[in-house]
Amino acid sequence: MAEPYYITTAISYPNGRPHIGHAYEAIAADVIARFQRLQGRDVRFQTGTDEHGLKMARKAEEQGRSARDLADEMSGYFEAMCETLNISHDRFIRTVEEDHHKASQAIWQRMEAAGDLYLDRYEGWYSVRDEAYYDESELIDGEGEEKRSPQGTPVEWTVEESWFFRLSKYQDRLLELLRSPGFLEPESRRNEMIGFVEQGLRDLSVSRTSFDWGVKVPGSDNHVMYVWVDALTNYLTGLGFPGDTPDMAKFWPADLHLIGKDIVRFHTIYWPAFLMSADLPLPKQVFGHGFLLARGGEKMSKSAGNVVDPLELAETFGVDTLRYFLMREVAFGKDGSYSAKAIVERSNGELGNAFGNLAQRTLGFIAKNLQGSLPRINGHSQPDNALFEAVDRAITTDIPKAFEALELQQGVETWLKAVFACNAYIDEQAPWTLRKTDPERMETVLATLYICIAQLAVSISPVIPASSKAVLDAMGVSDDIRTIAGICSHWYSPLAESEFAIEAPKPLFPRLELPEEEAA
RNA sequence: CGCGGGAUGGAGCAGUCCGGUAGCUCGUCAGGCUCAUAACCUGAAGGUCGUUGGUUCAAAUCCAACUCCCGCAACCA
Repeated sequence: MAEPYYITTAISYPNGRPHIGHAYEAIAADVIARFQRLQGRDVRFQTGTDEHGLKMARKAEEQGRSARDLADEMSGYFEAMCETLNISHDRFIRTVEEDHHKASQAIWQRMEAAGDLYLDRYEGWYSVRDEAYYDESELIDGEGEEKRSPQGTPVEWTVEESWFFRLSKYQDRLLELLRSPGFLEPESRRNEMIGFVEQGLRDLSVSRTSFDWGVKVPGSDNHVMYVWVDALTNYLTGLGFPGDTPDMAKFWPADLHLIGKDIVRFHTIYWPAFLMSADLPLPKQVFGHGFLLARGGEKMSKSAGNVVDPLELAETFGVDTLRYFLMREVAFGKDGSYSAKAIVERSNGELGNAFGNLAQRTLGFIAKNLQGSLPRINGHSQPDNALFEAVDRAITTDIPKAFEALELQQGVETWLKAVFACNAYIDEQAPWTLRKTDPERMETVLATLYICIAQLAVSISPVIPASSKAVLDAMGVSDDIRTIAGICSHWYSPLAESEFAIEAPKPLFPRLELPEEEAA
């Protein structure tokens, strides 16, 4: 039985169009999901949109239409982004969906049954933008007499009846959880959260009466749930909760919630506490990735004019190029930066010159000099075996180890080293010389490269799925051996003896030019 | 004492948790090759790892203090 693996992204709040950060998270999660499938795991991958809350309600009101109508439109952009970026999710969940409301109400009822919910009045400074209440002591001075939230957003004195969750009750268990290695990565986030809990936890207001765009609280029809109660529950909804479904049994608890560093608190304190209360198993790991900054470390912002639409980037440079760049350039877990120049350089240098050109020169040589029939192996010599060993170590040991540890950048770097090794090998063996002096040896060299290229293509397929598929299709490598185990099996000789003939290939990653407005 | 991130050869970054010849990509220089996407390969130059002090046989890595830069104006992951 294949080992199950459940990975989720955070669900996006669609009060704006998707930006590069959403694309980054979706791509990273997709790379991990595809990697796990390659390892032979049975993967479940969920992403989606979180559509409730006051901000969405207000925005819809401003535009003179229903919240649902706005949500439908905005969520569509996110779903389209996933489509464009070749994200392989099993479900795109929307919190407006019927089954999600049921799941949220079910977890609510379980928390209530545990005695962790109580009705009280809430008075305090509320920030609509942050969707959070702040203590008087947390406020900072704004202009004039005005008070502002620690984030600098406007706050209003608000009094409302609210349900509360006994977060304080779980303080000790949460501390224990946060201190257990591996639950929250990277470590820098862990210390922040431990510090937060150590300061003492207050009970959490978990319902609102001031608007109705949300999930109704069971038995209190004038209340809707605090968006985070509803949003976090999406991870269960997608598995059929509260039903006793095969997916729940198989995939819960989740192996990994991949989220941005700004929402670590919700995922490593609130969410585990809700689950403890509802007596459900806790996710195995939460990973808070970093943010993408415009070149120079500036945060992207409309006012600075450096906001980038991920779909535009994908269109300009290609989906696989964008995916590769993001995984290769940024240390996963840290902030990173991007620029058109950096994307072009990575693509041309590593995808084009190193890997694409390796495939091109090898496959083109076979097409031209062997009329496309695959070269025969006439006994391997030491350099062949050395290359096989190097590539094998990379794809079966080093790369999986890095990806498993979510060291995506190192994984890709290791792959690139193996590509370099192939280019060094072809230069040393010089099949263009062997063509005249030792045709048999030439065939062996080409066959060695053929096998290595296929292995490298499979290995990097989580990052550049479409391009990998294109090479493997061109090489006649059948779908069923496009896993690590499969591509390490003895598939070459049968293929070489079959009718298959390779055609002169087209460049995989055509050379990119820097867009003119970026050239300066 | 608001919070957080950062400072490593020309550029961009790993490495810092678990001290022990400082690594990668690009760029530069010199060779080689000519199958290939003006691509590929080899070699070289280039860093007292922000500063000062401490711990240690040994510090980019641990400790203390300091300096400078950047984000916390929601399009927010």
